[in-house]
Amino acid sequence: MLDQKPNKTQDRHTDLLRQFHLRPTRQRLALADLLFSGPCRHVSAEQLRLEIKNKGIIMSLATIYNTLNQFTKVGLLHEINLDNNVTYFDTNTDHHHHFFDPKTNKLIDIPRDAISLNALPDAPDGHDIERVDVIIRLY
Amino acid sequence: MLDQKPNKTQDRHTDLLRQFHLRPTRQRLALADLLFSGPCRHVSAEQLRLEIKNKGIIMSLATIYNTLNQFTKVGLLHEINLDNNVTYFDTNTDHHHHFFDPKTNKLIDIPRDAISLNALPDAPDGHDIERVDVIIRLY
DNA sequence: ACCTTATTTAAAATCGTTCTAAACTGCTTG
DNA sequence: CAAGCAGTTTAGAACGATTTTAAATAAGGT
Repeated sequence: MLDQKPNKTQDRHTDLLRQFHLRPTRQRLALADLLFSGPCRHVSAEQLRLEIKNKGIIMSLATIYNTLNQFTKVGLLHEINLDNNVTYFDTNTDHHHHFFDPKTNKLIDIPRDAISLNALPDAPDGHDIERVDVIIRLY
Repeated sequence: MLDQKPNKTQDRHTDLLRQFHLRPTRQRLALADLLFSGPCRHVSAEQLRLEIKNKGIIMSLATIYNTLNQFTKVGLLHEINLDNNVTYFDTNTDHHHHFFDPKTNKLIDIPRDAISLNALPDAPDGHDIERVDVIIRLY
């Protein structure tokens, strides 16, 4: 009598992965569960490795990296790099900004419209603006 | 009859290093020459290693890293991290912003007052704003 | 069930950077 | 201007994050 009824969240993630032409494997579903079930997150591969391990799931570190990179490529995640040369993955893929606390390496989302960026300089010749990232460093 | 007259630039760098309580060694002067003689730069340790090598100067890579970190600690340089997990050093230590071209990994300075950042959100409880970095990503 | 192909894996490799312990150099003092 | 000490440099090893490899495994269609 264990988990008789269909698991709604897991189904949702299965669909999500299929939408992006990624087979809903055990490993991808486990990561999707950690990443997309709750509120937005900013996590490193290492953090996820620990969470996976603590849940008793066996998964190679290479798979964690591969999967995060695949998720990023299809647009399910965004990469952020800070001053410790570790890649963080942001589950919030909307255009938005961040507070950054260098002491804890923690990021806090800032909604896009909480910062007014009206007068931007023109992009250099031959270029266009792809995106504007504002990082407010705290102390 | 080679370099008979005192080298003004080198003297300036010697003084600069002494001001920051760094002995003006051959290696530090060579790097100061590459970094502080011309216009502002954004360089990685690897780029400097090549420039040093091309000038025929013998210098250990460890020294390049050590020196860049020392220069950063005393405030002669600022570190910047982008999405390739390589540390860049910016000779412009004023508060300013950047264009970033991900194709070439090149940065272009934007003067601080070229971007208006009036309405910033309040820092989270227990924190203050140290600095605001704006990175305009190009394509 | 079978087959094909995508995916996962452990292990090795790579890359940027830091550490180590020994050699060396700049500076001060006698 | 020689001696000595602290600060600096060095080669090489070590490190941490990430990617690659080639072989094993698992998904999904037939």
